[in-house]
Amino acid sequence: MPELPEVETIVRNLRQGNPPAPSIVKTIIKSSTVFWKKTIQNLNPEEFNSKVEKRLVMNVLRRGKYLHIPLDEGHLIIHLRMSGDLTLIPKLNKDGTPFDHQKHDRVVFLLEDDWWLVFNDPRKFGRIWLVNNPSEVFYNLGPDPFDPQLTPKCFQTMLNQHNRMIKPLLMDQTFLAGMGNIYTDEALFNAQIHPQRTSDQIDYKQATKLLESIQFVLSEGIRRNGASIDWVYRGGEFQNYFQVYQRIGEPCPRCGTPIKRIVIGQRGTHFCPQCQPLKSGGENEG
DNA sequence: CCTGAAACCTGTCTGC
DNA sequence: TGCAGACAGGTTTCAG
Repeated sequence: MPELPEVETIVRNLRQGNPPAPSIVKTIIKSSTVFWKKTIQNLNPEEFNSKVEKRLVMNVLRRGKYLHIPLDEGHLIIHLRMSGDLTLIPKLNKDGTPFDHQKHDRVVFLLEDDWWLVFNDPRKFGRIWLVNNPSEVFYNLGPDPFDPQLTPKCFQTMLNQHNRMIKPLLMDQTFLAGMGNIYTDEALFNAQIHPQRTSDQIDYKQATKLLESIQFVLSEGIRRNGASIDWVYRGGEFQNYFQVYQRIGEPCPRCGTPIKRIVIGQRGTHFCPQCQPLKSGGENEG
């Protein structure tokens, strides 16, 4: 589930509260339980539990696709990877019985106001760190797509410094932090750039359009509370506004040509072969 | 430096 | 119905 807009949605809900769930800011973590050891990336579960116990949540932030929860001592950092989710569940069910943890709950935190902060993750790819300095996890990340320092000229220079296919480059978190498979396909469609175009041939005009498209699709994703697809539904609506992602064979919203799917870097890739030419001006193969 | 494949995992869907 | 295979919002590591 998690690209930048989905993580941003979760972060906002936890920081501001999402009625009836409260904000977790200024709440004390009473205890934690680890059901899947490997979810904790940098400590063993005993160390993790003892360091988290009685800590005060100071804020809920995002860096790229990471959730960043500063505590009064240390920083909790969470990456949801493919199937992770972070939700608040009341300690008691409506009938007064205690909430039972679910099959895919990997780590749970009991908060002082009797809510569970639950990290649920069917595929077990998600990871949690407890570190003294967030840079221990973030040191390698590229800029945020909304960073005001990231000007079109700067973006073009970054692109031209590499000789790579544009799609995998945009998804490289050391290049740009936050883009995933869905929003990359959508942004490249919006900018009318073929996903296999090489980054060193992107000119200023295209770089400008691409950066605008990235910011546009991410903003739209956030505005719709992210995308909810497959069996994990979290209230997001952006899946109803996809232009190309998972629309194989459907007419391109711009020109009507059937949307095509190819595989790039082991990822399904969706684009319009007419609007996103590989060579300038022409029809092209995938 | 760049690309592709495999690994880490579970669940769903499709086709035979 | 059963079963094999493809596929899924991500990242890391390794081979060529």
